[in-house]
Amino acid sequence: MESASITKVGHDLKLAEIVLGRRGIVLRNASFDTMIASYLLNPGRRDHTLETVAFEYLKERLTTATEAAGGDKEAKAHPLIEAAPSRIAPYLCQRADAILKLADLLPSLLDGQGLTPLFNDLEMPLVPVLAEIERNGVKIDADLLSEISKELDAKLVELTERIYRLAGEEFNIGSPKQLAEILFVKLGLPPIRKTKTGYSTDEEVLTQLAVRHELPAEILNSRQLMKLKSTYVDALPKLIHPETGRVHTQLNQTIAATGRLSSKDPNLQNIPIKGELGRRIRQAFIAEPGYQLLSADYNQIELRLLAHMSEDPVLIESFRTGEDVHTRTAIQLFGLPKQEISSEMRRVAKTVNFGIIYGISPFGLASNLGVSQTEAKRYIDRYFENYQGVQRFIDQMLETATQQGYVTTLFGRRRHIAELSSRNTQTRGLGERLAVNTPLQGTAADIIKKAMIDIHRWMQEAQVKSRMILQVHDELIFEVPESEIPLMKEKVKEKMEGVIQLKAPLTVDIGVAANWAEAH
DNA sequence: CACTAGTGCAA
DNA sequence: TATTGCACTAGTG
Repeated sequence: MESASITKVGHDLKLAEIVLGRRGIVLRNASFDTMIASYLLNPGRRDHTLETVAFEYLKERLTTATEAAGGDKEAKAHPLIEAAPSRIAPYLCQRADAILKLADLLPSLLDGQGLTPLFNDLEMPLVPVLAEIERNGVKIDADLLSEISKELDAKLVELTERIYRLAGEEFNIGSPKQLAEILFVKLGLPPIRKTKTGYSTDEEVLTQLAVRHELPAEILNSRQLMKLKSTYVDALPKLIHPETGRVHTQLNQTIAATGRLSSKDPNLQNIPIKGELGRRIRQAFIAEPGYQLLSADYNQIELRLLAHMSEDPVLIESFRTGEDVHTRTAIQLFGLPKQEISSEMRRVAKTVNFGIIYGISPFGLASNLGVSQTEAKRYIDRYFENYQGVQRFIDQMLETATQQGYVTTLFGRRRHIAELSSRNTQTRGLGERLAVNTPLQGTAADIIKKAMIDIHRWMQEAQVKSRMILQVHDELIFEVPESEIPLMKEKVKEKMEGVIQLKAPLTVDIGVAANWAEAH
């Protein structure tokens, strides 16, 4: 937190903190307190973020103050404003003042909802851990990315020529509008689906069209290369900090409605992994000489939480014996012994398992599996016959959510679900899926946050040279000196698995390598 | 420069 | 008509 130049400066609350900090005014705790408390009190409600709360408070306060001062709209008499060193500072100081006031107000609100332990023992202790991750940054192999970029350039030139030839004219391949004109008007291909503004040209549509014409297939190839090139290969080197030679993401603690973190500038939580190209991009995330990257990820954490929270005996047993949970589901779904389960059956079972976590519907599963809705419904019915505990869990979540208006995680985090009381069928359906998904995704977020705090605390006590450098929802990544690898492997695994004792125990897989692709 | 739409990357 | 995010390009104002 102390080296402000590369830590959370993107956030204007943090900027206020720096401005005021130079004047010797201690604001840090109050600003984070308030931001996080507002988040815990209003998760998922974008209209009630700290922004809104602070501005509403400010408006009122300024009106009162200016009236008392005889109507001077600038409210320049405030001591914090007078201390301000720049033009932007008055605004920030006013907000800072509102934040300080709110900080007095929020503890009793938190207490009233039983959120004090989550606040004191999880979110606040996490703040310095996140600040340190941001400050540490990640080393990028800019030379490798530059090499990949040149390769992609050459491929794209070739692809583009080919596309223009197949289309019979030149056009902007990146424009869905122009592409639709070519595909559905000029070439007369059947429009599969509409968007708000025209015909859809997304991956699913182009894949269907690919059986009738060569052009859609080449568009898909081109799209993939352009996507990865512009979003990752060319963008990441630009974000390397000139002083540290590393990229320093911002981890936002108060965005996701479920309690997850989010990452931006750059977003290091959506770095490609699939396919040859994705793999090569991950190879550009490297450790310093003498160091290795250590990746530790929770194995099937959300399904394990489903097993624990539903107390479903079949699911729990599956995890306790350490068998492959998707194969187990396939055995249940198809009523066949293990040796007769094909990889196709396992794939179906895996999709069904994911579907359960997201709050399944026959329509959704059907479109995902590419089978009829009737067929999808058979899978779902069959699933619930075999996992009756899961059925009860879902019913219970829906009942609780309807009754209370919110659901909770194992750690007591709340999410209000206004969608459930909507008269709109689709909105209500969304509410039902949120009621099932949020306790699972949110508890997983709670658990890894606790692990981060515990590991960070231990790392300080043990005075290791290893550094925590990234969190990707169910994975932690460390940069570890060669000599500390055995110790870190043991301790990280122990701390992550030891966060909470579940009926389906948490297990952590660890990999070590010179780059992120090999470590994962 | 701010904004939306369409698209697609991750867990 | 499957959950949570962030960010790219095109296009508009």
